[in-house]
Amino acid sequence: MAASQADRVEQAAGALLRVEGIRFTPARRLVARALAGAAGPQAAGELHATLRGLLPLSSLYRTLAVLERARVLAKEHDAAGVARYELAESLLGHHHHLVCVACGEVRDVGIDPPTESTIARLVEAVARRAGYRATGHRIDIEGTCVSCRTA
Amino acid sequence: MAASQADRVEQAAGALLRVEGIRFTPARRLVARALAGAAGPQAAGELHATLRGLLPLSSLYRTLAVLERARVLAKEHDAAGVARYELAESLLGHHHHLVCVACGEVRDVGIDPPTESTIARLVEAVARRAGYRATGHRIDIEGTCVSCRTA
DNA sequence: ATCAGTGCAAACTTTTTGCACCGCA
DNA sequence: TGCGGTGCAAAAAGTTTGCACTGAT
Repeated sequence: MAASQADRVEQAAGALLRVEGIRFTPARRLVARALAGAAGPQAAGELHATLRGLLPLSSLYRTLAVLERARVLAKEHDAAGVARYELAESLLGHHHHLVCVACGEVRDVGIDPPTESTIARLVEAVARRAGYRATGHRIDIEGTCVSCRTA
Repeated sequence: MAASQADRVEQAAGALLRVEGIRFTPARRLVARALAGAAGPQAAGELHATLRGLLPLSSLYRTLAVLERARVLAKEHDAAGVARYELAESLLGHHHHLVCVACGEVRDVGIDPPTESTIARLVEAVARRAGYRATGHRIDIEGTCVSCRTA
C-alpha cells in the first residue's frame, strides 16, 4: 500500500542523509514522503500547496536543495522553465516522462527492461560517434493525456 | 558553406512569417541567422552577446517570442532552467541533444533514420500503453564532451 | 555551548510588460 | 495616418540568500 512505499523512501532518504552527516529533520521527512506519493516531478509551488503551510517556501527550497545534494532527489525543469523535483533514480528506479502538450502534466513512465536496454545501446552508439562518453539519457515523450483528449 | 545555410534559413523564416502576416524585420533576420549558425540551442544572454548590442535584451526576447509563434524556432530549457532557443525542427530537421554534465554545453546530434524510427516505434508503444497519444519525443543524451574529458 | 536548521524579508536573475516613440505601408 | 515594431524602464515570477533565532546534541 501507499504507506509502505513512503516508508521505504523515508528509510532510504534517512540513510542517504546520514552518510553525508546531514540530519533527517521533520521538514525533510515531510518532503521526502510527499515526493514518494507523487505520480511525477513536482514544482516547488505544488509541494508548498500540498504541505499546506507546514513549511515556508524559502525553507522548502532549502530542504529541496539539501535533499538534492544528498542525492535523495533530482531537480529538473518543465517546459515552462519551472524547477520540478522528484525522487532520485536510485530510489525510484530508471524511468522516463510522459508530457502532455495540452495541460503540461508530467507523469512518470517505466520502460520494460529489454526495450530500455535496446534504447540505451542505440543512444550510447550515437554519443560515441559524436565524441561523447554517455553516462545516461532522458526521454520525454510528448503527447496528449487521456483527459485532454476526451475534454 | 555557412552562408548558404543561413540564407536558406532566412528564406524559410521569411516564408513562415509572411504566412502569419508578420513582418520580417532586420532584427528578426539577424536572430534567425544567428540561430542558423549555432551548434545547439542558445540562451537569450548568449544571443545578446553574439549580437553585440545590436538589439536590447527586451527586444531580443520579443523577437524570439515572435519567431516562436511563427514556428521559426523552438524554445526549451537547459538543466539550469534558462530558456534556450533553436531553429524549429521543420527548418533544422529532427535531432536530439548531447548534454555535457560537466560544462553544460548542449549540442545537436542527429540519429540515423533507421535507428530513429526504431526508437520512435518503441516510444510510441510505451505511450500508448500509458494512455497517451504520442506526438513526438525528446532525447537528451547526458555525458561528457571531449574537452571536459581531456581537461 | 555549539552548530545545524528554520523563518522572515530582502535580493537576485531571468523574463515579461507598459508606455512613448519611430517609421514603413 | 495608422499600426506594427522598437527601446527604455519598471514589474512579475521563481529562486536564492543574509541574518537573527531556535532547538537538538
